[in-house]
Amino acid sequence: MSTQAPRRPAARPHSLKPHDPGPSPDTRTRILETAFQLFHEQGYHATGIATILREADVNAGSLYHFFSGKDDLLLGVLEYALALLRPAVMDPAERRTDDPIERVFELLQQYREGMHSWGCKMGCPIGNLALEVADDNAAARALVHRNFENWVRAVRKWLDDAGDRLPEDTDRTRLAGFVLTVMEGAVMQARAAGHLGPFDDSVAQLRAYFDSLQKLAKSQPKRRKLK
Amino acid sequence: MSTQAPRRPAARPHSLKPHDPGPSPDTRTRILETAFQLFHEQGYHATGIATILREADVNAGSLYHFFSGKDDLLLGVLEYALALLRPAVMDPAERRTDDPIERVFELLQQYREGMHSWGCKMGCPIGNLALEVADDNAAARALVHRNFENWVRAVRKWLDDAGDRLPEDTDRTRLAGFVLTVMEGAVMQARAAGHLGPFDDSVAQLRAYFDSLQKLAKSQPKRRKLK
DNA sequence: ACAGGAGTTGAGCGTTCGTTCAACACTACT
DNA sequence: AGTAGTGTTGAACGAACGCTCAACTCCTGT
Repeated sequence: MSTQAPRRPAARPHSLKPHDPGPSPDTRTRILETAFQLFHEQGYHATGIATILREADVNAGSLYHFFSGKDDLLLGVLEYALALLRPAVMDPAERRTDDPIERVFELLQQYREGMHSWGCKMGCPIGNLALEVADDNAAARALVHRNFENWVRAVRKWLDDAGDRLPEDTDRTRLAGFVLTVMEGAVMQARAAGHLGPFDDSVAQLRAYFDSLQKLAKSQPKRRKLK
Repeated sequence: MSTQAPRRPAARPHSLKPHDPGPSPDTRTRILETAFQLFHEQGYHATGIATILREADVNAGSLYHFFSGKDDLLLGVLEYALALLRPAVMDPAERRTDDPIERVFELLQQYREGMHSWGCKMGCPIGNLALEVADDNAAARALVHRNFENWVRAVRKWLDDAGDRLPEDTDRTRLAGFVLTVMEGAVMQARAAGHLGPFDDSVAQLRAYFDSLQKLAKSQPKRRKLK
């Protein structure tokens, strides 16, 4: 997954200051980018602070100037991921097609390409942290949850756009959650297998499920809105 | 809890004993049980050797007598889990019902109960390790894969038993893999959410998919049994 | 009786971990 | 020039890490 460096004014959720420090090669952002990537590649516990410092070309004191500790850095990374979700994940999928249902599968295709280009190591960065960190860090768990919520919300929006192509009584939020379920489970299996076969298989099953739903929607007597 | 002696390749002839040693499991098994549990609770990297030694009431030298290092212990744990899969996971699900398709959902129900009793922390022990360790440890990745394979094989057997209740052209291995996908993804989301809602939702979606398959099977012209 | 192997003991090794801190650099505003 | 605030430097710390090993107990075969 290409991490396009956002040289933007860097919205800072941590210490909200009255006036911004200005747009520059931001140390804090560089730390977040590096930590995000390393957590994704190696996991949270397996990544040492020293590695982050070396890769980001930053001294220890600078890191601890912005973050109170490794736990706090993790929270920063999860907030960073939250901000990145729309521009780096959802927008590209939307650019690929206008068909709302196809957007779901283009999104999955995007994850597939990400896995492929990394040789089937590294899955979803959030999913990895979800399983590693959710246990003992309540704040991190909550942020992982918010990442998932935003993901699901974006997919549900697409499902809403599909209108009557899905059965009227479809719970689109739950269906969107199911898409996330399938994506995460598929990525996990592909990593374990070392190839994309299980991923493709799972996506094909999800496609079959969507087909059955669309078929069902067609066969249903179309009810007019009676507002 | 019934404890079965795990068999490693290169089994020593000494292991064939006429009378069993004592009241508690042997040291090696005690280490494996403890490590398995701790890896499940805290993750691999977050679990220190010292903790395993304390919990298992074992000295460092004993651990390194049986395992060449932490990595090797992980392999032992994954083999231990492999041996435990049938008696501790699949057999109980089979005991719950004779209906082959319901067995799939009883299996999921079993995982649900496991999560519930642990307060939604801790998901699938194998899935956790899959995401944490798959990157850099090829042998561990292969063993995780074998665990998944066995899981899928058992579920596929049930799907085979379902006979013509599923469409004739159903790829039952891939469908069984999809069940694993959904289970792992559902567990992950439940952990992130902190409650079982997402798990139940995903299982309900999977149920709907199975219903659509069974409906499709019924509508298909019945095929004459060969052989 | 005795040799030898399997298994155990636990102090302690070197390394790496996350973290600290006093000193310093660079503005921006007085 | 002085001062305060923000950010940077990097050596050093104690704790925890994975791991070693010489000495030991216990059991078994001869």
